[in-house]
Amino acid sequence: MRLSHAYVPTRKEVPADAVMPSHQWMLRAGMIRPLVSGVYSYLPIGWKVMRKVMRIIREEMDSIGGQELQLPVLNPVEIWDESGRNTDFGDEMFRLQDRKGRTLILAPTHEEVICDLARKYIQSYKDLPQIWYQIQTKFRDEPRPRSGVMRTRQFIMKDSYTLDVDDDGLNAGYQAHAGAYRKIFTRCGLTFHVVGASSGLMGGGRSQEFMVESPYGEDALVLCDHCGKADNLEVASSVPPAAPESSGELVKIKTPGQKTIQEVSGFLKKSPREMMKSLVYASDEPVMILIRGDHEINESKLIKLFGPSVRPAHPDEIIEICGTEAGYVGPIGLKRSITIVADRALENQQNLTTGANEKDRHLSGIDLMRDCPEIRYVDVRNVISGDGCSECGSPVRVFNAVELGHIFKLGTKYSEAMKAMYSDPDGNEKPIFMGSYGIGVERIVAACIEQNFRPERGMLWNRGLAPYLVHLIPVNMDKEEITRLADALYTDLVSGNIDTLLDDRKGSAGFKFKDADLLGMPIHVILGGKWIKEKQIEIKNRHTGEVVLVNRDQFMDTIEKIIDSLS
RNA sequence: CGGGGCGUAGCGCAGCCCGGUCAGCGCGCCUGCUUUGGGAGCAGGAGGUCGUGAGUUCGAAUCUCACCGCCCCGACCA
Repeated sequence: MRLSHAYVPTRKEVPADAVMPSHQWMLRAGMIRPLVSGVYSYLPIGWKVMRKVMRIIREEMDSIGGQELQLPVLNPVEIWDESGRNTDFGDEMFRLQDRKGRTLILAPTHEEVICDLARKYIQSYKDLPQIWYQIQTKFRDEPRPRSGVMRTRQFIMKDSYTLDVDDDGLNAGYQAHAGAYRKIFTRCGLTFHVVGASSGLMGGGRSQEFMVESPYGEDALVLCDHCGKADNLEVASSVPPAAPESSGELVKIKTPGQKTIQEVSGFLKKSPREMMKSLVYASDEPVMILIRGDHEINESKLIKLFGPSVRPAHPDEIIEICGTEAGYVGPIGLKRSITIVADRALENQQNLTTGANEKDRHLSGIDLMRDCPEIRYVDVRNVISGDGCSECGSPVRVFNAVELGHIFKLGTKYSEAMKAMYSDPDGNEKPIFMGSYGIGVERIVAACIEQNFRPERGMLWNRGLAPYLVHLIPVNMDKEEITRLADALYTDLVSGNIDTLLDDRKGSAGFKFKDADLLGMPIHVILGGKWIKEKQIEIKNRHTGEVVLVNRDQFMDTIEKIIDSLS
């Protein structure tokens, strides 16, 4: 591509609305432009990178026997009613009416369409297994789009679906995808983690996420650097830390106006870990949850224990049960007896302080085993950094991460709901076993930038994703010997099938260098004084920083060698 | 949906508190000349319903109200 005729609107200034580095760089490099909140146009450079990502995905999906197809974005709402997900997705689904008043939806994902195809065209075990995939635009009316291209309302996703006769088949398809995903993310040059996850809205059994570490990530991961065990914080558990040895007498103390853990611990000059949070929740029955003062409750675990309708109790419910307002409640001296569960980290804990169920009073010296012998110990809290790994006991690390891919064993959830059945060799009708496997394409692009940008300068693409491998920079466009050389090298590179960008614009050297750094191609070729004086071409490998000077006749060989050396 | 911030030229911003030469700056853009190894110099020039609508006022970018949009935190979520 010749830059003089290209639409690559680079900017010197940092865009005001962009916070995340990848978002800033993508805007500055002219890869994307926003249209409305959570919707972007992909400009030529940005789209080129997207296509490179999609190419890698296609190659790896094809290599495990995936067949690409293209599915409708516009779906009749009826199939979503069949699966129950019209309700589950709720406001997150874009809905519209056609001219006859029929409700259609913009597909947020495609399990329903796949299931519909399967039930119509898969009849026998002989038709299975199948791996179908698609790379398409999907729509979700996110309550809050954010972080540039990381969370949008319109996005491109690779989704694949496995259809199998049984659980063994499903496992095989799942493992094949796990392998393909590792290859995909590796080829994209990413450092990533594979973690156990919660399947959420997708339903079904176990799932795994492919995550990249990022302070802007919306998920938290728990990783054990020693044994490698990695889980999403939603499902992670840990070995409770050892309880300190200090018993005490049960004493009621005055704590006027002190309600939060922070306030009470400050007031009593105790550390939050000597405190106990007493929280009242309600599902069918009210329940009190006890956790250590410095711990946080994990809603996913709560839901697992008490069902999806579990919620924090309302203030009047708390008063009815405890006799006082939140902030002074505790397990001892309740007005009405309710189920109490305590987090495992509190097992054998002594000398704890929590509310006394009396306004402006707390109770200290609590020994749960002594004072509340009937309570059950469960895992309801978030793991925190330093907890013991549930596998090997080494301290774990908790950090933020972005989800790039998620693989699910759906089982028969959709096939049973939508009657996608096949006949087995004995003529029995059985539900198809499904798996679903997604990858966010623009998230890969953003994650690569996050992991590889050079502060103050710009991006640096690896071989797999670089929109162009070589960036030709003729420094002086006034000198005919330079322009002639630039044209010749450009022709050589392009006819050698090497993606090349030629900066044939009039402009100062500094201007071109800054733009080239911003755009981040792995190889820069500089044509300037060294050619005029010594007939030398300057080639820079931006990954190693190495600069070589070559003659015209060594040029292509050198370029090809450098390309081969790129990862 | 709760909390916060912002909306003035293509981009980044000042002006707003204290209404009245406040329609301004830098970058970019156009023309010409000079430049060309790290976002060049000089000279000239184009470009804005000050988010929208009502209101207060002799007079509103500036004060009031409503609405819209964008961003951030939270809730929620692949």
